[in-house]
Amino acid sequence: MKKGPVTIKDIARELNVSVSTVSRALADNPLVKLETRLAVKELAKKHNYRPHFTALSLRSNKTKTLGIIIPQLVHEFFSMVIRGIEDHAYANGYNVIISSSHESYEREVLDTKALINGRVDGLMACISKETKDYEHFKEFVDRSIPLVFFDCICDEIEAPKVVLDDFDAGYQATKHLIQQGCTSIAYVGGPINLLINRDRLAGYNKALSEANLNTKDDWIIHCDSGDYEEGRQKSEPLINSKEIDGIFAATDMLAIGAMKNAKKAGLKLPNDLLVVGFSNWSIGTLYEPSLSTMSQPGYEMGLKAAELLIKQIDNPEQTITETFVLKSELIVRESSMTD
Amino acid sequence: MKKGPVTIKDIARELNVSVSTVSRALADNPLVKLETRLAVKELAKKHNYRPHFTALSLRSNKTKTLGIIIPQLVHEFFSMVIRGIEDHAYANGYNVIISSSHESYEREVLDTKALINGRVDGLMACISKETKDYEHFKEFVDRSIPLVFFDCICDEIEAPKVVLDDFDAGYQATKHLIQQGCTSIAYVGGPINLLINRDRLAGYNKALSEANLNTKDDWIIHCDSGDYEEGRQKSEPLINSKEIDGIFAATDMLAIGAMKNAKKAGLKLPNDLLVVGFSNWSIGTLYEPSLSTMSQPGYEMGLKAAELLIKQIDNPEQTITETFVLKSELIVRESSMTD
DNA sequence: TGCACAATTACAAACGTTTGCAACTGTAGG
DNA sequence: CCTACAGTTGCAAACGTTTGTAATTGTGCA
Repeated sequence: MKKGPVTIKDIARELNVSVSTVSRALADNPLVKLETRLAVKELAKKHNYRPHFTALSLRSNKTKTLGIIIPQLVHEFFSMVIRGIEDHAYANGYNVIISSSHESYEREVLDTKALINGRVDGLMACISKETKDYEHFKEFVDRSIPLVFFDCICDEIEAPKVVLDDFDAGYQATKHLIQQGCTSIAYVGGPINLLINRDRLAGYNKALSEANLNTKDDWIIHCDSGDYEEGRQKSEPLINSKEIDGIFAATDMLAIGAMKNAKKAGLKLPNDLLVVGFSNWSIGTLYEPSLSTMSQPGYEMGLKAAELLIKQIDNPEQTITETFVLKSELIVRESSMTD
Repeated sequence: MKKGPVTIKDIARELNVSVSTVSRALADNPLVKLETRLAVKELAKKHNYRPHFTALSLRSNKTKTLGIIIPQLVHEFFSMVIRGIEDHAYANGYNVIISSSHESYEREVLDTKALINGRVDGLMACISKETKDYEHFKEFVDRSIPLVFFDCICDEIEAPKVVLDDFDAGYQATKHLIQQGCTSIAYVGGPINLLINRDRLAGYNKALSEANLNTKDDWIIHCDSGDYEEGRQKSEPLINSKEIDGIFAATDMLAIGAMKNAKKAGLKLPNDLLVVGFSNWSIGTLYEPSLSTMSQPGYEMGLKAAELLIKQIDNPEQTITETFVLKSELIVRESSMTD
């Protein structure tokens, strides 16, 4: 009549051996007699024994768990990142726990605090749009808990980073629009406190100046959330002005919001207005016209982040601070095709 | 020169008191002299002391953590469920860890095993489409680890459940199509081993028979994944047959797949074909025509699931097995509007 | 017969906490 | 001056493991 789950002690008592013998037997340690080993293992199987996770990690000071902090769950890019992380983690004997900050700074701080006290062996984080202060991450560095940033990184903290070449992506997207004949190209972007948005904008600017094209302040829009509704609202005056013939949007949702406006304004897509989005969401293939976009290799990013993190965990002495840059690729669909 | 993070012992040593005093002081126990208490707390703050999570949970045999197992991350419904769970959990001092099975039975088993050995105080699970065997969940019951199912439940296991009234939802959706004038209504559903799909189908059948309408075997399609591409492929012959004037789809993505086909076949939407989807994904508002759908109160479901789980954790003696049924509501948009 | 050594097992400490109990101080009352 | 008791504090056990070291066997050989 045990109360809780069966422990190593229960098995020891039942077999009239010591706990250490049981422990060693379960580890297949040749120090213990084969006969004993088999008996222990049989009884363990019979009782469906499973080592107590908490006890194990207290002893070893290892949780074999990686933490992930992302701003959003419902996001095809993050989903792929998570898959990449999980695949590498599982392959190396690690589990993964995911916290979503829901783009809230407060929640992000709460989540990091919840993970810092020995719950994970390391952390991978993508900061939220709201985050402007990084003290909660500094604490990881102070305690020398391995930390890797991906995508939305924080420059001020010394840690390995895995990012997309957002500058190049912005450049490619804009250049594509230029090649398709656009001369007045607007930029509809996300919150400017995020480095990725500054980079995308910089790429846009470079492509324009390279082609000797001008832009106007009114043609550069910064959105806070980057979702459809905001894109629709903020791009309305821009589109109604009929000054532009191309839009590079930093999000597929922003792009679709703009396209919705354009349709409402009576524009023919893609004839009157070419659009390129960002992230390659599946909705881009469903929308009409289907949306040209920049790919985000989320899976590779997750894989790399997990790899860097585990490498850091296994070699605590050497601190790596390399930044890994992945390339984005242009995906051309109807929204930027000229006949 | 400490090595790892600062522990209660470090503080005790530095202050020349015993660990128990430090422990009590931090807990604001009036047994320890106010002066000592303040000194301890000050030093703790100075060193940024945080109690070691693993040690704490080993001692108390509580992790203050709830596990969530869901089949998909990128799913607006699950996202809302998670928010509901998190809100109730945080409010009651619990953390949450999320595992996504990616609709894989194998991964689901792995995830449950990873959570069973004292890592969480309880589990909330939505089974994957692949899952037909429930042994891995039985183990929770055997070890009397609190368990709550939500949405895609498993009938064979005695545990509290939170579900949508899928039968009623299917009934409502179909009845709406009938009221809009449809007489030949097809059903495009998900995998039939999931109870939710059987229920939705049953609701569809009830509405039809109530209205003395017939259906045909060819009009009832079961999809394995329930995603857009599958919906597009499997509904193609159905739509090309031009026999039907209405579709009730068990997923918004299936509905959109069918609508894409219908457009390709030259049908005018919604004039020639009315469509109702399921789940109220945001893409339904973006698509043209916008998609009528059945709501899924994910947030409420999550809230309720967390509530039942925590109630169970706090009262381990009494086993609750109630099933909570939430209602779905019809959301009418362009795709089922007649002029 | 005694001794060394291999084989097998048990003991105990440790990981970082909490907590029941004992122990120590000092003060007041008898 | 002794006792009782409140006020503080420390000791030790416990949670479930692993692991270094000691202890207990039994065997073979001198």
